Amino acid sequence: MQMKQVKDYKQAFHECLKRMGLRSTVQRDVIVDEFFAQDRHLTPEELYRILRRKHRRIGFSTVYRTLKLLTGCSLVREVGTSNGTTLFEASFNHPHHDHLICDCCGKLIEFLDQEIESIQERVALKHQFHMTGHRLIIQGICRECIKKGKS
Amino acid sequence: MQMKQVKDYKQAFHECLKRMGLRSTVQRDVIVDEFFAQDRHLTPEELYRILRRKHRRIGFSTVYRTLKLLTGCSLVREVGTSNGTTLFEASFNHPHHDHLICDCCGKLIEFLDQEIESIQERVALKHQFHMTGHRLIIQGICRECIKKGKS
DNA sequence: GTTAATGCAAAACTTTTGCAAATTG
DNA sequence: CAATTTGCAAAAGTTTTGCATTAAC
Repeated sequence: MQMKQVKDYKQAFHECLKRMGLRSTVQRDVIVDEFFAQDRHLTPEELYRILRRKHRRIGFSTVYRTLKLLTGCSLVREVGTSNGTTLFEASFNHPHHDHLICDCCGKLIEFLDQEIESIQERVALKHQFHMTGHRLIIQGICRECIKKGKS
Repeated sequence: MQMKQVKDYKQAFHECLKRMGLRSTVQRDVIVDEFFAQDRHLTPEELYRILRRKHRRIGFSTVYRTLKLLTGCSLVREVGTSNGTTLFEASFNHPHHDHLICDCCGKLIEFLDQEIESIQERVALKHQFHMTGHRLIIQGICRECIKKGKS
C-alpha cells in the first residue's frame, strides 16, 4: 500500500514535468519524497532543514523553486501564512479541506463540512463568479490550551 | 451623517488609547483619518504613499505601529495577504463579512452568509474549539473577467 | 553538445527594532 | 519634566534572482 502511494505522487510529478517540458532531477525527487514522507504542514524553511540533515548539497532556492513547481503541478498547495512564512501541505491524494488553527499553540486541525462547501458554490453563483477554489480558516483556542488555562 | 461617522471612529480610537494608557498624537490621528477616508482595502505601503503625499513628515514605522494599534482596538482588521503583503480593512462600523477575490483582476467582493457563519460555530464546537474569528476567501473569476474572456 | 537546473551569494521584499530627538500629558 | 512616540536607519525576516558550474536529455 505504502509503495503504491509513493509511486503515485512521483509518477504524477514526473508526468507533470514532462508535460511542461521540464527535467526530472535528483534534487526535485529528493524534495518531493521528503515532503510526502513528512505528511504534514511545512514551511519552506522546515523542509530545507530536514533536507539538509539527509542530503548535504541542496540549496534553499531549489527548495523554493521546487515548491512552486509542485504547487503548479497540484501536488502541493499553500495553506496560508503563519508568522510571515508560507505553509504548504501535500494535496495529491489529499482532498480539499479547511482548517481550525489554534491562536495559542499554533496547532492545525483539518475538517470538511459538506454544507459549507455547497453554500459557497451558491454564493459564487449569486455573484456570477466562476469559483476556482477557496480557503476557510477558523481561528480560536484549542481544547488543550483552554484546559491549560493559557487563555 | 458624514460628520457623525467621522466623529465615531475617532472617538472610539481615542477612548481605546486612553484605556490602554497610550497617548493621542498628531500622527495617529492623521493615519486613522486617512485610512477611514479611503474606505477600502489597503496595504501598509499604499497607506504610507497616500499619507506622504499630504503630510510629508510621517515614517513608515509609525504607519506599521499605528496599524497594529488600530487592529488591537478593533478599528481595523487584517483581511489576508496579497503578493506577500498584508491587506487591512476598516472594521469599525463595518461588520464581519467574507470575501470573493478575482484571480484575474484582483477585485474584492464582500459577502455575508448567515448559514456559513452558524455552521462554523458548529464545527468549532464539535472540535471543542473556542472560536475567536475566522476568515473565508472564495477565489475565482469575476463576471467582468469572464466576459472579457481573460479566463 | 545544447539547454535547463543547481547552489551560492547577493538582491529585493516586507516588517520590526534601537535610539536620539521631539512631543505628549 | 517624566515618559511615550516619532522618524530614521539599520536589522531581521522571507522569498527571488543573477550567474558560473553542473547535470539532464
